[in-house]
Amino acid sequence: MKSTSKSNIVVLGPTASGKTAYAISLAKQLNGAIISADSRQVYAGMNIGTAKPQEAFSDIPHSPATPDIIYGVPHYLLTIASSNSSYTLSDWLRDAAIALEEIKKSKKIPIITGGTMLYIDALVDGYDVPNIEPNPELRKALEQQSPEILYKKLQELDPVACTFIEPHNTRRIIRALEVIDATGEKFSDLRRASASRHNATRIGIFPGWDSMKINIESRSHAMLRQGLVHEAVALREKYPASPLLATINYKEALQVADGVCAQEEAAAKMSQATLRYAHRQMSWWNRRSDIGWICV
RNA sequence: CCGGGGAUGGCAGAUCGGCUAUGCAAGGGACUGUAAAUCCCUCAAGAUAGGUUCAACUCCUAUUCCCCGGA
Repeated sequence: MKSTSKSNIVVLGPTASGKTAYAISLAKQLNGAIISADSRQVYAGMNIGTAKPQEAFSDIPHSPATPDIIYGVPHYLLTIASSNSSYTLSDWLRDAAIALEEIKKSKKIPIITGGTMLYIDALVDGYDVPNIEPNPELRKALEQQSPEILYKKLQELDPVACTFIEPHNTRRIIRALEVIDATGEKFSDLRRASASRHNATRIGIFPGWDSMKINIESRSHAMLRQGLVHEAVALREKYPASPLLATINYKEALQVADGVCAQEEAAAKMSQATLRYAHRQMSWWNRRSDIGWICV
């Protein structure tokens, strides 16, 4: 081993902060390869609305072992899932491991870049996430019940889980019940950390709220100009029931398609929703003291 | 001009003579399993001027503005 540092590099930051451009320039300097940690850019057919780099636009998913080459830098985990599948954290962790392996083989330095907070932490801090497939029938049945009843049920089956799941957060309660149902084990027992913790240098990109707002607004308009409405409609035609249709930008674009609101109004709504999302992202990272923030 | 209806937080929109919902937005927060998801907390109103009343956003009068119908 001639490499002394095993530290991974993470470039994180809110959407539209300019982190991708930063990561690319960093990769060029260091002979790096990028692993995208983005829960929406993984999907084929979701291109314009996810602000995916154009080079990775496609309606057909490819292997997680195959990078897209963007400005000469390999990017892994873009456009690797079909938009009718439910691609979750555990899928992403599996694919990230594949990508890391490929990068190691190519003797490049991995740079993990993205805005999906949970994905980054799960990978870097080594969360152990068993792959338990969603059970649509069980979910449907549980969704009929009131939050109170669901919470009570969880309290009976796994009281410890109730300490970290809020009483009205039915989505998380249902997921916990689903995992208990599938494994016969307590949800709270399954969330132990795995041994595969990575060291990482975390670089945070944040240009300040004023430029964030400007970036986001011009990006919203640009997306509509590039044909976001068309893309959203195509996605809906293919998968009318997909939860992905509720994704920021797609939701608003579909309203334009349905004549519920005009383009201009949709652009404003998109910007608003995106800005809110950026706030949530920052709120997640605010509690960490190990991020070196830089303003670009 | 006449008749009728209305004016509630940044927006939408209920209710009520004594405590004014709720949704969205805004601000803050949680988050190890759908995460661009989901959840929690906070802020914030009654066109204007009088009057009735122990008490008025709610009742009465006038003014201003808006909507509908008729000339």
